[in-house]
Amino acid sequence: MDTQLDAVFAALADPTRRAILSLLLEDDMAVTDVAEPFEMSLAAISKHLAILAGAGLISQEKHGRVKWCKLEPYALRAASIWMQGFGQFEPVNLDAFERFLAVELTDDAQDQG
Amino acid sequence: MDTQLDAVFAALADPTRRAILSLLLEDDMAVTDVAEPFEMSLAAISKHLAILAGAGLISQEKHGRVKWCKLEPYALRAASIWMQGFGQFEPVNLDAFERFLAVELTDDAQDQG
DNA sequence: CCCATATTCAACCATTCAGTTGACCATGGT
DNA sequence: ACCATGGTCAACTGAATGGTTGAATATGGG
Repeated sequence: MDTQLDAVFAALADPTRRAILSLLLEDDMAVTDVAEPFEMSLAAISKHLAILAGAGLISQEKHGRVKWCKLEPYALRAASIWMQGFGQFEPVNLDAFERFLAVELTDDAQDQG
Repeated sequence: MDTQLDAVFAALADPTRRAILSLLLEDDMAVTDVAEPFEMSLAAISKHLAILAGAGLISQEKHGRVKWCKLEPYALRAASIWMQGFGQFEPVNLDAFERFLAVELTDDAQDQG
C-alpha cells in the first residue's frame, strides 16, 4: 500500500546504506568518494546510491562527469512520524537526545568558529 | 555491523508487518486473530510474527494453545534515535552521536532488566 | 478417547537482493 | 585526437524473502 514507507525502511535496513547516509551527513560527496571507505566495488555502491535516491533519501546531481550526492533528511520524516505513533516510550530518551543535540550543536558552532 | 537496526528496519519495510504492528497497538492478540484481516495464509502471518519477534518489536507468550502477541514499542527506540540524527538539519558530530546511542542502549537494557 | 482448534514445520516456488566482473558511455585534460 | 577518470549497464551468482500447501504438534473440550 504505502510504497514510500516501504522504500525508506528497506533502504535503511542495509548497514552499508546507513553508513553512506552517515557519510553524507557531514558533506555532499561524489559517488567515487562515497565508495572509497567501503570494501566493495564501485558498482555496488552505485546501486546502493540508486536505492537511496529511489527512496528519496538522497538526491544526485551531475556536474561535469562527477555526480554529487546530497542527503535529503526530510525524506525520513514520514517514517519518523509513523514510528512516533508507536512511541509510548518515556520522553526521557528524547529529552536526553535533545540535550545531546544542544551540546553537539553548541560544540559544533564553536569548532567551526 | 549493527544487526539490531538491520532487523528492525527490515521488519518495518514490509507493509503487512507494519499493519500487524498497528493492529497490536490497539490490543494484544492471538496469532489467529492477527491473521484474520489479511488475505494470506495463517502460516505466512506466523512467519511475519516470527520476524517481528526476532526484531524485538513484539513478544509472544503461549497460554494454553493460544499464543498471545504483544507490541514492544521500546524496540523502536534505537531506530527512532538513529533517524533523529538525520532529522536535524545542522551538522552533527557522528562520533559523539554513536557514543550517545551506545549509552542510551545500555541504559535501555538496564531499564528493561 | 476423539475431535476440533491453534500454531508451527517442512518443502517448495518465484522473486528480489547484494554482490561480482567486464564492457560500455561521457566528460575533461593535455 | 587520445587517454584517463567517473559512473553506469548487463549478465551472472548465491542467498534471502514472501508466499503457498500439506503434514505435524500441542492443547483443550465433550
